[in-house]
Amino acid sequence: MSESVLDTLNINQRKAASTIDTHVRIIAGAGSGKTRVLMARIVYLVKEVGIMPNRILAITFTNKATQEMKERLHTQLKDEASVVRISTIHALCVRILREDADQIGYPRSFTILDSDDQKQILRPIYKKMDIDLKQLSMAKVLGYISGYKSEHIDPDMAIAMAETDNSEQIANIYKFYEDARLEMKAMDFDDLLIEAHKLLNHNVDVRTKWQNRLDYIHVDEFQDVDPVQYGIIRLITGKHAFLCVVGDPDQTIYTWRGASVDIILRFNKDFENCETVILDQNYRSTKPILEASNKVISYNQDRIKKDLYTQIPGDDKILLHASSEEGDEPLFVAREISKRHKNGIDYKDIAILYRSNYSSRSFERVFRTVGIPYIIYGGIRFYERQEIKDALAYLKLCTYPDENDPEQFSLDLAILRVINQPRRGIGQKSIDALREEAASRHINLFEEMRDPIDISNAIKRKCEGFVSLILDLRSHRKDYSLEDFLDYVLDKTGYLKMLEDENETERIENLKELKSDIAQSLKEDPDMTLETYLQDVSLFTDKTSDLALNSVSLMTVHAAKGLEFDTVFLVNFNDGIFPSARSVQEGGRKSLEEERRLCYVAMTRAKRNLIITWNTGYSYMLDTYKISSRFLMEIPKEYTYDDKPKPKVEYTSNMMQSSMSPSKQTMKKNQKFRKGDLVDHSVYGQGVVLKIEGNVATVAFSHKFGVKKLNASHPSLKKA
DNA sequence: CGCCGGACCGTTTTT
DNA sequence: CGGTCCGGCG
Repeated sequence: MSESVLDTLNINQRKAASTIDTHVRIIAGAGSGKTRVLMARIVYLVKEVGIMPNRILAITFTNKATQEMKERLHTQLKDEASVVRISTIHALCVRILREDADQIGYPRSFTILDSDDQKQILRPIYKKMDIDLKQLSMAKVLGYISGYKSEHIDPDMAIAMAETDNSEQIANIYKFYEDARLEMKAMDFDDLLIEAHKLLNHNVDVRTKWQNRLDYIHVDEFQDVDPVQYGIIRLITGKHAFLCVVGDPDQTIYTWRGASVDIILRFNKDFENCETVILDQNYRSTKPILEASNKVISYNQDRIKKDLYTQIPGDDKILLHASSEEGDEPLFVAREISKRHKNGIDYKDIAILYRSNYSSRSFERVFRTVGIPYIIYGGIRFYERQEIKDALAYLKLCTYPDENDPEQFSLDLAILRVINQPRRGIGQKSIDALREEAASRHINLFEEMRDPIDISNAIKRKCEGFVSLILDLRSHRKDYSLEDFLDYVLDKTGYLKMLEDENETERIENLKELKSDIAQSLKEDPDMTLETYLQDVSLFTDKTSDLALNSVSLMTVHAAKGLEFDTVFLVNFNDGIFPSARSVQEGGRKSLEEERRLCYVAMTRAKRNLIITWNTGYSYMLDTYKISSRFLMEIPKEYTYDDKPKPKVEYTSNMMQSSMSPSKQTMKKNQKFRKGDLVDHSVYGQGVVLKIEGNVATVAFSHKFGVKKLNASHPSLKKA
């Protein structure tokens, strides 16, 4: 018998990879080699079973995972690898819809709305209903809308269900949003799933077509699948394909957006013909890291017990470090990185993980000044950058209309983006007026601008200028190759000049990057047109041109899912940040357990070295001094060490100033007040801080007492 | 209309 | 602290 890809697998892994006559559920603990198994399975199917690669589908969780799987598969399957269908569930839905969206009333070239577009749609209704943005942010409303959609609540139901004025208002905004969206024949991210599901569910031909295309379907990160996604997966699996799902209930970190662990737990009920394989040997981490992680996750009550084991040698304990100031934490991390780099660790094998995106800032700044190369994942991604979206909007205005979408209302979004970018003297006021008039005439904005009626002459002239600019661009499109046309557009519109005048070199660089991306895409798919290129870019927010082969990676724990690094710094490990204050307050045990799973994911990313840091500086948002995460106490001391002895930071439930040790309170007190603060004194009553000099606070009290100089750290003085 | 300065506000996580 | 938004002014 010749060599098999299965030879390198352990018994359970082999069973998981080679069971191909039933459905398979793989419960795969962190670092148990699930990606390897998935890969081996696909290679096995193609090479040793003779399945056509295009009849295999693998659904991944992120674009990054897609990319990585494609690359890894390519090393083993060469050209056949590119035929295997690998994509995120969203991208799969787009494929399904691009073929047959006309069956459910959309043009096949329908527009995908990103959050900027969604906010543009909301603007008029905010104006009309006179809603204060501060009172009700658009992000919040969009969150509600997304929630309604995933629960199959349509706007009328939402209105009928509303019990408070507030929820009625949101429901009305929802209705407006849906009307506007449908007029544009566009879909947001939620719609992609919902509409694809609808299409597959109601249209037998489409469903059968997809079922006939696929023999083996794989779903990675199955613990984070939500009911709509599951519905889609079931529909395309149909009667004859085999489904193989891989997941780890302990790594469920997306219940906040509808993921349900029950789906993986009940899988064998839905698919009776199912084999379950458990992978519990960890091949990633050393013992201290793995045992500590096991211990932390064991605090979750809502869980099926599962302990991973490892045979990897190495006994470096987890390094803990508390900084007293927020700014010291990145400095400590930078020093540690330099030290480790000198000892032979590549930058690319080091990751900085944090709970929320904003944490990246301070690290970024320090790394830049110290000269540590880094790359930030998430945050503002390539296609989400202003300049990129502006450029794409201009290009969108040059596309040929789809015959199924004669009104082209979706062009409005592009116009709104760039109409005054660079400045053309058409400000928000004029825009609102134009939008209103266009809406009442039921024409799109471009048509409106060609022939405005009840609009001042000055604005009419400016509109004319914009319209003729666009018409000029359109007429020259045929004179250039796609990538050169971008240059022409950036030049003609004055966009490039604007950036040059503002000295925005980085943005200009990004636009060059966009040009090379267009060229690259064209090389990969010579049939690509401007139309097809623009259609799906909003799906691929993170461009995966990782020139960053030798950089430290900075990312959220969510983004780190599925990845591993030799050395992991888990930073800003403060209570209120990780776990986030919100989940502690409002979520009860369930969301605290999700935070703990998140912590488990973070810890298990590390192969050999795990460093956990936090700081006890002042937090402007929590309005108090920070303390270490409550999860820190769940890590047994035998697996950790401090780099130098520190006063112990204790966790108490209310996290308030009073919970700190007295010595610490005194030490920090003088920093507690700032100029302008409102204070309360036990004798003088209320006052305002005029000045802080060291430990002396100059405070103005009411008439009776006047201005006093006080010991700022004296307990009689408190913040009001 | 657009610019600037000051007030104010706030931070989960992703496709 | 840093980013955003609003309101006054040119």
